[in-house]
Amino acid sequence: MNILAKQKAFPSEILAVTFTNKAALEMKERTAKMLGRDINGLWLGTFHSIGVRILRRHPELVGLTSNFTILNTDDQERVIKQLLEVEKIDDKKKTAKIFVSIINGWKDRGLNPDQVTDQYLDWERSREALHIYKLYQERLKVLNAADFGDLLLHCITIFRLHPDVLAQYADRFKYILVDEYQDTNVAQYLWLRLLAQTSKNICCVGDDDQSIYGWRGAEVGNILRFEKDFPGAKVIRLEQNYRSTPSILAAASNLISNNKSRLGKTLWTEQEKGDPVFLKSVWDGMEEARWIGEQIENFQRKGLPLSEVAILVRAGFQTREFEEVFMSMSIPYRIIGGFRFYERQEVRDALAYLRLVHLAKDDLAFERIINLPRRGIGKATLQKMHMVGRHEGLSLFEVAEKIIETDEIKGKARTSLGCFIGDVRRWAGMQASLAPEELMKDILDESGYTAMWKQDKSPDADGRLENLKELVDAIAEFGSVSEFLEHVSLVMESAQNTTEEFVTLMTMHAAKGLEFKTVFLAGWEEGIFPSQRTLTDSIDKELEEERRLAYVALTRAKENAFITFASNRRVHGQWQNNPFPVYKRTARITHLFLDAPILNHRTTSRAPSAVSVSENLPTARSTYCVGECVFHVKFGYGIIKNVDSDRLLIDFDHAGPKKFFKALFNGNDKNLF
DNA sequence: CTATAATTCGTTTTT
DNA sequence: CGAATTATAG
Repeated sequence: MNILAKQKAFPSEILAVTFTNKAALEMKERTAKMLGRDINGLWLGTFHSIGVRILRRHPELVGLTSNFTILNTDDQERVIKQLLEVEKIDDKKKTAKIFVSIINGWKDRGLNPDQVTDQYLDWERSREALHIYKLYQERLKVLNAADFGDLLLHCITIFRLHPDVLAQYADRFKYILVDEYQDTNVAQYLWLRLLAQTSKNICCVGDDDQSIYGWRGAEVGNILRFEKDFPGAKVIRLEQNYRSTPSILAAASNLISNNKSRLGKTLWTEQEKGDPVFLKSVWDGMEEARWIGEQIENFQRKGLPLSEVAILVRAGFQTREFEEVFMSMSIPYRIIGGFRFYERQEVRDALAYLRLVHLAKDDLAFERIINLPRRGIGKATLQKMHMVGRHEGLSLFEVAEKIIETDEIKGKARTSLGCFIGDVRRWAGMQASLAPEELMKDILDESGYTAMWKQDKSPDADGRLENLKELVDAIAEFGSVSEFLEHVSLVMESAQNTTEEFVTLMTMHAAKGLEFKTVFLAGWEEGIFPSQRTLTDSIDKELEEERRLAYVALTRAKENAFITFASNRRVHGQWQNNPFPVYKRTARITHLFLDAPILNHRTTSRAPSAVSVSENLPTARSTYCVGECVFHVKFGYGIIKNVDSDRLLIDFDHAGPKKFFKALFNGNDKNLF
């Protein structure tokens, strides 16, 4: 913004990228407001939206045409599933999902199929996956489609193979600005580096301690290496915090200081000290929810608006107990996350109809709705059509047009397929003369889709009909169907602003970037948070990410933070108990909390005092032998397979191999039992 | 092809 | 424990 204000560059010479649409929108609004003048020509958007913008200008360089469609995860999975079927790879359970995530992982690393070298192929079925990756990319070309990963990967490919095209952009963008740099993946990093190579003016904003998306490809390394990657770059540490009290900052700083991979910074604030972070031990999840509910009522009585209160959990399922309790206590709440609007089944179905009408060749859309509502066209018919389609290079819709002229398909399937084709053609004809929202409404009514949900007597049918209405309203904001579809493929959230007073319930991940006066951090016992997997089969890297998550969560609080943990919790329907004072164990072993004095702790009468029980915590043994048989409360009997300086590898009879921190391992000699 | 029974399996999420 | 997917019978 300063660049513009001082007129160092024209808006068109600046590229500003964010991760989310929300962030992009905010930035746009703030820039416009501060400058109060035209910012047309400024390239500001998400990585993906900028990627599309570039890609739509040179699609032929990667074998697409400019009207290529953008696939979502759903479509991706469907394509892969079909490939697996053709390749006769067993598609039981979740193979398709796994392959999708492998392929996306490679794309996140900026790897085209031919760039996946042996170092990425140490996994058992990785060669199979690579084979599918190749086929998948070919298939996408035929479908004239790109998935999210491609939006960046194709750009990189183009930049590398066509220096003239790269120069067009690299020369143009004199300044590049990146928000939340710690969340960039390798592909995004390469993309940025290519674009910044001429101007060498790149400004990245980020906090290495807030990198919590490593599991989906983000590389903390990018920000840690920034100075090396962009020699001569100036690093400015923003250490003054304007959000939280010193108490909260101290707890957070202390906690994060245990991480090894970080640049390191010293946060400070001018605020008053504030209340200490409050630690609360409870008997079980119900008590946790009730206690938090009571605290919220107290704060409410003191005049704190509910919109300033949030409950943050590690995983989505934890919100359940809160919902039950809050409902009975009449505390209004809202849950952030969960299903996004455009991810809902009914919305996706409706969109598939629209896509098919808009572009009859959209096989993925065709398949999704051909039997919705039921038309008597099932797997067998579809398979037949696929055969023909593949053989003659036709889209499913074209095959359908042909096949009803023959006797390939008989009876109900044939007549209803004929009707369906007629309907789609008719709707396509209406496109030109009807407003897009009218078209959508007519399609839904005439296809029988609306009727299908009206007949459905399940409790959520009403909600689904509501969502369809909302969708129709959303379309009304756009001038044409194609405009709307482009928007939908890049924006998953539908705009909704509630002004009413609600307590916010969400995951810690979803809370990043937000702030509340009072924050409750629930379920901080091992196995829940830090989550089981980061404690067993994982490495320091993941545990450090877990700690960063704790840091993010804690620093959402402006004035008060409460951490709770339960001795007993029902996980997967089974009662699990944490007989030892978990935070204490956590403190000692994973160093989540080292600075006990700034923490205040209380226990309830029902639960044994966390502190007193901690005295009985069996000291971890220091020597373990390979081949020794041990017993673990959760996993049962197992044999020690490997011992190193701080880790144990144990192969459990039933649970399979697991890694443990030696000091953390809560097992005993078999003899003791 | 569809309705029902049986089974499996449980983080985090944006575009 | 419960959703979500898969096998089986109608």
